[in-house]
Amino acid sequence: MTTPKAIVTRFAPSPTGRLHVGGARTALFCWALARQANLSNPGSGAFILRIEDTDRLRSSDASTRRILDDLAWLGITWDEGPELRTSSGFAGGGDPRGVGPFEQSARFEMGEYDKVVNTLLDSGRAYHAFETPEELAAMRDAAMKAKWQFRYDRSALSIPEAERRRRAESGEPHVVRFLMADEAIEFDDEIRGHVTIQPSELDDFVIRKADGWPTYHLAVVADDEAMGVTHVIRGEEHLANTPRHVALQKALGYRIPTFAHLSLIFNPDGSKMSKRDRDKAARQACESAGLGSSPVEILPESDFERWMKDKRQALAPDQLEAIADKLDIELPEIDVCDFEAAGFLPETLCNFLSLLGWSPGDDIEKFDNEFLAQRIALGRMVKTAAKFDRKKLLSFNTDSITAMSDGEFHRRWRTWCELHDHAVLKRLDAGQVELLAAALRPRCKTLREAAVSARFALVGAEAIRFDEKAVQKTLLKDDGEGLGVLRGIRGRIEAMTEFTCDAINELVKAYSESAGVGMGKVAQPLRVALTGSTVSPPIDATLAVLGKVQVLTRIDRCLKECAVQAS
RNA sequence: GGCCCCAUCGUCUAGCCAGGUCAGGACGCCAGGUUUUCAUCCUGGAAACCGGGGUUCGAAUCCCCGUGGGGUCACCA
Repeated sequence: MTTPKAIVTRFAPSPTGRLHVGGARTALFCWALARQANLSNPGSGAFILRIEDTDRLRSSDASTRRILDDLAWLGITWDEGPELRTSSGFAGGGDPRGVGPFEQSARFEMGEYDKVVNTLLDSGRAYHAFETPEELAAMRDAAMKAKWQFRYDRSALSIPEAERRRRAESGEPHVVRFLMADEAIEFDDEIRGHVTIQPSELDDFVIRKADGWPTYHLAVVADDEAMGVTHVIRGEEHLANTPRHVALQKALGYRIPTFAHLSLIFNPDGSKMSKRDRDKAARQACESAGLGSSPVEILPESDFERWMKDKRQALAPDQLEAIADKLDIELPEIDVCDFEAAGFLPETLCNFLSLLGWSPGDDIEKFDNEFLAQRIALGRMVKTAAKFDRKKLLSFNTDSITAMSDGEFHRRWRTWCELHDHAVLKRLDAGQVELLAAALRPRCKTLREAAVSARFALVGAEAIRFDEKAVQKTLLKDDGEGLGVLRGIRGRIEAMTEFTCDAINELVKAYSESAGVGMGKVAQPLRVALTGSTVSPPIDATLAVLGKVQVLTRIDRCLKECAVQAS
């Protein structure tokens, strides 16, 4: 063991799903606080990642791995915890102080939690209880009907201790409950201040389940002690649990860590951000589209019906994506991976998340994680819940992309396309992708948007569908003025020897000057001819990425289509 | 419902702790302008101290009450 650390924080997700943005923010703040200690005194801080998998039904290794990946993507490195090395050079985890293991299931196998439970049992601060979940539920119901506050009535204590032990040891199903002392629990929260809970509010909660596994409360307290955690930073939903933890810590003679409960993150409408929101959005889209049957193959008819009727039903992520694609809607982003898939940059998400519940106080809003580490202070945390404003996030992302070099954007966009949009890399060669990246970067808000804007270049000429309004406005209007431009410039394009952006730009400029019209009068007809719509990257890049042959083919096809339409 | 937490522009927030500012910034919105489409960008504008009592010469700031919002009441975490 090395010398004790001044600041030891931990992020302790339960591996039952993906990393939620709220969890990401907690992890970020925990990381920043440990990092800050290391900045002023190297080696004095540690950020631990711990996997709380005591729920045997819902936990999975796949989920653990995905949470690790999501943290890695955000650039949040952990000093101690499960090891992770990724191809992009990310490295986190390890156990330099020898305080592991970092999965509660592993610590359970070592019998560590039983040791703690036994200590409590032996000191008379815990006892075996034999009520079944059904019996407890019935008691709870009865209390509810009588408008009573339910508290476990300690009826197990009426059984003599020796008999309790004997029954438990003989294998009779039982739980272990913590014997709450009859005294108020007080603790200081760095964000909320001093909190006092009266003994009448706490009952003898379960610390070991019938399956022998510790409950969250016991595991947290045992682990935090074993790992030397000094600062417990977590969401406000845990505030009500804290008195239980403090009571346990006092009974066990453990140090009481510093607590800091972060305010919650909400949807714009004030509801809690939840995975269900994605189902809700998809369901609403199906309803407003008047769908009577499943719109996608991967969702069986019977499942669709049940899902539409029952608001509690949730579809698989790929089923939701398919529906969203089909109905052309955007699903709300909830988990970190949703934002990644939507084309947001990790540093932007971190920046934005930092601002939910914290600010440096001097009107600085754009900063990186290092700045956060330098400036973070628990005393500056905001107490009020924050609503998640996607518009502001989008604005931040746009600014990040705008400020990025073409080279950096190109690299990041390629990486994103490899994961989410294979067509871009399959249909275009390296030079075309680089050219498009440079053209798209100044005008896209997300990596995904760049991929969408690139679609015109991913299909053959025959697949171009001409937008009727666009054709009317830029080609047919004023006796086919636009068509005239197309016919006029076609020959000049064909005669080009060098098909670069510069050369194309020169040509368009020269043509518009010679015709005595603005650039728009030339560029727009070309746009519509080449892409079918009035929107595309700058006209030089639009032509350059398609190549001369494709450009001529598309112009010819457009001319033909319009001739058919006119006759 | 009990208990606990919270309350500044539509949103994120600064200011509060150590009362005196035209209550500041950002996103969004509105109006102009730049631009070969789109997206940017530039200029300007509207926009807040939840209500009521106190304390004080003076309250966004300190205290109390009310109202509103949230969290939590599991052999989930």
